Amino acid sequence: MRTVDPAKHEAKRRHILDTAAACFARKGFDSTTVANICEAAGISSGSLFHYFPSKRAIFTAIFEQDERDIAKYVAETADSDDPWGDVLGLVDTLVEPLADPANAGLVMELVRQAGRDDEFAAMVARSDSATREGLTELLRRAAERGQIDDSLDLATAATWITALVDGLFSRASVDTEFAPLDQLPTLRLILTRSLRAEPR
Amino acid sequence: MRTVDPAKHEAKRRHILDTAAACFARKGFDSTTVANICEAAGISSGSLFHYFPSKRAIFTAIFEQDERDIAKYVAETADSDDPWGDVLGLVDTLVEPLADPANAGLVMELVRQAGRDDEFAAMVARSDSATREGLTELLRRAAERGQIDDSLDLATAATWITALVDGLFSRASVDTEFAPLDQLPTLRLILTRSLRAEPR
DNA sequence: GTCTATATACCGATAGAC
DNA sequence: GTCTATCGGTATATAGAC
Repeated sequence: MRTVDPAKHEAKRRHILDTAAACFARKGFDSTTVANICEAAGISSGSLFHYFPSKRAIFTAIFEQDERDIAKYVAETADSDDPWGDVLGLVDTLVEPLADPANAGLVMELVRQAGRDDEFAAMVARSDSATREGLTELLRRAAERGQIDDSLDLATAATWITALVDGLFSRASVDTEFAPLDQLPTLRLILTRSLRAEPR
Repeated sequence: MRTVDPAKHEAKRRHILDTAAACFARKGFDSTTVANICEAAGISSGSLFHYFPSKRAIFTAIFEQDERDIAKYVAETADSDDPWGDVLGLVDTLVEPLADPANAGLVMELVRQAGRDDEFAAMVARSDSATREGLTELLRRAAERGQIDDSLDLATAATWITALVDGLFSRASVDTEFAPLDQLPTLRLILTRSLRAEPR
């Protein structure tokens, strides 16, 4: 018989994470103070540090929370008869977070922190290479079926797909007029014309 | 007869800017302290604040310094008989700063700061719309000559060109293995296949 | 113009009552 | 588990001697 309710604990933890994510997206990691998060979440700093050991730990937990299982997607589509469609499907998944405009700023903040912090960099590198490897595998299947221009290097193609997605996040964070999800058809067009065999 | 040497003053100012740019690229704007810049530049804080009124002013001055005159490029190429080549030339110019790896981090830092600071955002917005308008004009000329797929919206195409460049900066800042300038031929290939009339 | 010294404020994290 | 109170450290910017 336990004295604490794990579900309640988890719910509060999640509440702190969601609140902190909004703060980090708006003000950045460095300029967001623990006091900011506490005020926004309606708790005291003593309480916050009961759930997380440090401000850094909050930031990393935000992204651990939604680290996608690219490998799972790749495995699920192993028997697909349209690998090219699966490539586009994975791109859709990667772009999905942009449905919430705040996520563009949050991801850009992660990118920036990764550029100057080894721990954050390792987290990004792990997620990033998983994405590129997954894309490369899907591209390989598509190439086997003759759906891909065979003069292309698949790893390079995968990297450029992620660069395009990165560009979408960057633009969304810089230009508030930019509606990233409206650009999905154009993104697919670029990918198709650049990568497919006999694309037109 | 002046008692101060303007050239010397300017040289020192530039020295502070260069030193600060390196610090901002490595540690970000928020985590770089004025003391950091002073130590790296070999001066005291009293001296630094003689040249710049605030830390913010140093950051903005870095980018005012190299704000490109896109309009000038567009004007100079007005009589060109290969507008499509001019588009690729402008892209080369935009990517050029990546020759120094530190610039990727610096530009990403600006993007992030712009997402949460009105003054920085205005600076980025001005430079960004100038770039897109310049690209749109070059694309219009290329379209007039039948070099562009005429089913495309030119402003959208210009935005995607900047998104591709943004993606290159983002990747360069995230992945230290990534050699952005080696990717220029691939970038040109993507642009050509996506935008040109009868590209293959 | 450059320095040292410091004002003033705020930060992340902890201690300990309840 | 949550709070209040606060510690030790550090930030930007200024003051004033030289």
